[in-house]
Order: sequence, then C-alpha cells, then structure tokens
Amino acid sequence: MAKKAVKLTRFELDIMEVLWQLGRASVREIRESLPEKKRPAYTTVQTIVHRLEEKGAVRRIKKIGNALIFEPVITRQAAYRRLIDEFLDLFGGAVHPLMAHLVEMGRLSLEDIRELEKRMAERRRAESQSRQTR
Amino acid sequence: MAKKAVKLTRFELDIMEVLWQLGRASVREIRESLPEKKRPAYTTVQTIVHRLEEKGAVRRIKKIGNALIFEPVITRQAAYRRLIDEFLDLFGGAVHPLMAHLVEMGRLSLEDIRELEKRMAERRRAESQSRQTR
DNA sequence: GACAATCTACGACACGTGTAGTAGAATGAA
DNA sequence: TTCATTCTACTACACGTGTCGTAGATTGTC
Repeated sequence: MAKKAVKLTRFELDIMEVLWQLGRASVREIRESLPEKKRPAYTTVQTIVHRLEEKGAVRRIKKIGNALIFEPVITRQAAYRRLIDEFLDLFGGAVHPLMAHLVEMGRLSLEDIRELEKRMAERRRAESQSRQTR
Repeated sequence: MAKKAVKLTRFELDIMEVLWQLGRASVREIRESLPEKKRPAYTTVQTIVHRLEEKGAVRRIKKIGNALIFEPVITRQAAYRRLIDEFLDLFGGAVHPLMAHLVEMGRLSLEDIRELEKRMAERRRAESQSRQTR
C-alpha cells in the first residue's frame, strides 16, 4: 500500500525544492536559499515548514543550537507525480490532450519530439542491454 | 495587447466546458449537462456562473422566461493556455522537465511519442502544401 | 547568572473556492 | 388576477493558502 501522496502548493514546493537540494536545513537556511525576489518573512517560511510537517512531507531530525533541522520525507518524484496526475485530471486523465495543447501553443515542436524520441530509444536499448548482462 | 487571461479553477472549467459545448445555456441547462456524479445544488452552479461572470469568462446575452442565458467570452484555447502556462511554471517554465517526468512516470511511452511525431510531421507537410497552392 | 539574539509555538487575517440556503422578483397557468 | 413555480441576488460558512506578528522558551556570551 503506497502511503497517500501529499498535495503540495506552489510555495510549499519551492520550500521542498530547497530541502531536496540541501538534504536538510533549518528554517533560516531554507529562507536564505530562496531567491531574493520571493523571500517572505521568516515566520512565513516557518509557517509553511510547519504545514509541511503536518502534511508529513518533512520531519524534524534534530536540533542545532535552538534551531530545528528538517529533512524531506517524500521524494521529489512522488511530489511531482501527484501534481502531474492532478493536472492531467483536467484533461480527462489522459496525456494526449495535454500534448495536443502543447503543440498547438507552440510549446512543443517537431524537433523537440524527435529529440525526446531519440533519448527514449537510447534508454530502451541501454535497458535491454543491461537486462541481458545481468 | 491581449486581455489578461482569466484563471479558472477546476470546477469553473467544468462549467465552461459545458458552455463551450453548447454555445449558450441557462444555469439549469448547465447543471443538467454535468455528469450526475458531480452535480452540485442548483445554487452552487449559479454561484460559479456568477463568479465566471465577474471574471469576465462568460456573459449574459438574453433572457428566456425569467432565466438568464449565458455564453462564453473566452475560448477553450485561451483557458487551457493559461492553465498550462501556470503549470509549466512549476517546472521552471520549460516543457522538457515536464516531459521527463511524464516519461519517468510511464505516462508517455516511446510509441506515444512516435505516434505524435508522425502526426506532427504530417501536419507540417499539409501546411507547406497548402502554402504552395494558396 | 543576566542579557541580547534567535527560535518555536500560536494566533490572526484576507482572499479564493466549493458548497448551499433564503428572500424576493419574474413568469406562466388557471 | 391570483398562485405556484422558477429564477436571480445576496448571504453564509468552512477550509486551504499566503502572509505575518507576538509571546515566551532556548541559547550563547559576558
């Protein structure tokens, strides 16, 4: 049974990004790591971290001085998976309509697609290779 | 100057979908068109339509009996464009990271890609063709 | 041990969203 | 014209989210 995926908001994701990057950090460190452009008040960051804790996305692992140190509990993969699944729901749960929109919006060119295809084909070859030699 | 795109929520999108489909409709018609599974109270639909009106996504065009008839002001394209752009922001605004996640999640197979590529290539051919004969 | 600096714990508030109820206006039927 | 039906307008409320302030605890330093 997979533990139910946590839903993260935009801002929570920003904070998780820092944690995923650093591995562990205090509220202050997290705040310092945010781009100056969107660096909210210390207590704002604190609040978000607290909410992330409630959601089970991070946990406190120890104390240094009088500051708590947090680390991520969920992986980046899991977080984005959840986000993407939810987003795909807007398109009836299927990937194709989304792709169609991307193409129509000009966000996805034929070259992009070919590039992607090449990489995937390579990956597949590499995988079957490793299966044989295992 | 393009008028600033309206941001629609999940539910608002459902309602717009009905309007895009029907072209115009009353609150009652909209409600009836929603799948029974998620068919909220009449007044709930009414509230959403009203909010859509405030956002400038729909407008009332006339009255039949004592009921207002609404029609969409924004296009499906514009609405989804907005949604997608916002979503892509979560990935730093680029399409590639999203694609990478989709592949990793197994939502996008090599076959999907090849299919898409074929269609795009065809479209491009058709376009250049029509340009020549124009 | 006293103090200033720093943290955490809580509380607060505004706005968006999903959800719906109520009062009174508009309409159509008898 | 009177009534029941149907609508609209307005109000309400809970919950999530972004945003921050304050009070009191914890610490390192003199």
